[in-house]
Amino acid sequence: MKIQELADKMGLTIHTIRFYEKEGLLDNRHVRRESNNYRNYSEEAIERLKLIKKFQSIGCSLAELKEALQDHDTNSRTNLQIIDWIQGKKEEIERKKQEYDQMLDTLNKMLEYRTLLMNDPQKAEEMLRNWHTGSSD
Amino acid sequence: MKIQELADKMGLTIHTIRFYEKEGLLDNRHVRRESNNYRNYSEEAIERLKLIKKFQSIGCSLAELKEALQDHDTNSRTNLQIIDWIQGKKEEIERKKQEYDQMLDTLNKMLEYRTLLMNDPQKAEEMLRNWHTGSSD
DNA sequence: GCTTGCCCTAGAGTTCACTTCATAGTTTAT
DNA sequence: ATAAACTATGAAGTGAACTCTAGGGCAAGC
Repeated sequence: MKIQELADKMGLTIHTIRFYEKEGLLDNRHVRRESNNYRNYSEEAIERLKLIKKFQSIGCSLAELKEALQDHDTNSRTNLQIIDWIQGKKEEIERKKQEYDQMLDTLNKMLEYRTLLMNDPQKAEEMLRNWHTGSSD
Repeated sequence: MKIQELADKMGLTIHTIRFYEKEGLLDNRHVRRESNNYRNYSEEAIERLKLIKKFQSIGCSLAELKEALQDHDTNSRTNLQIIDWIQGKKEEIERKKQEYDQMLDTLNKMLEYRTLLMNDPQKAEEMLRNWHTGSSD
């Protein structure tokens, strides 16, 4: 299979696929060269790219991905280590979610204030005063 | 107040402050030049940086920030427009949270599978088969 | 008057995950 | 035979928000 065909199948551009190869995410199980130097992809390449997409979908950077794929290839991690890794990832994402929650808190307070400002400017003033005591701005 | 003092007060680096100025986030209400060309910051600069931080804390890019600050300076938006904007921001953040939720879903499934693999490999096999039907990988 | 430690500028470097470009060889269709 | 469409390479560009460097000018203490 040539590069454009693979790209179409996977919903990627040929540039991205070559980029992944350069980054060491694909090896000779996935790509070989024809006599004219064109890349020829095996079926395994499809599985590989699916795996790459899966790792990306759980928030992995390409650097992490590379490591994970190497471990995957060499079977070099125990189930327990993998479980640990998953839990670490989960915590990482929980933290990011919490950051967003804080943003939402702030936005909700702003919204409350602005709404009050339309309906009852006096109470809005009060709210502003209470808000000032104990936080920034 | 000189730049290092302001940086210390605000928990920023002098580079960041100069960068903000270059980006048009600070103007002559906040910085003036001394005879030796050193920047001299007013108290308003502190408020300005606090405001910048607040906008950042609710997930604004510097580009958005710039716009928001201009509106803030010129008082050019009605309360209703601001409420709309806040709601838009909220939706944006909710969407990002949902992406993280999807990641967590996937991670939880992986975790479940890996845990089962330790305790009951046969059931884990089953799970894998069921998982395959209806999704990728 | 010398060192240390601020301050200035313009511009380059960083990270990430691509994307685009310039240039050139190969294959396919007409 | 020639044009269109594909392939290859290495290198540069993108965007966001800084961060750092080089090369220089002031300032304060001894």
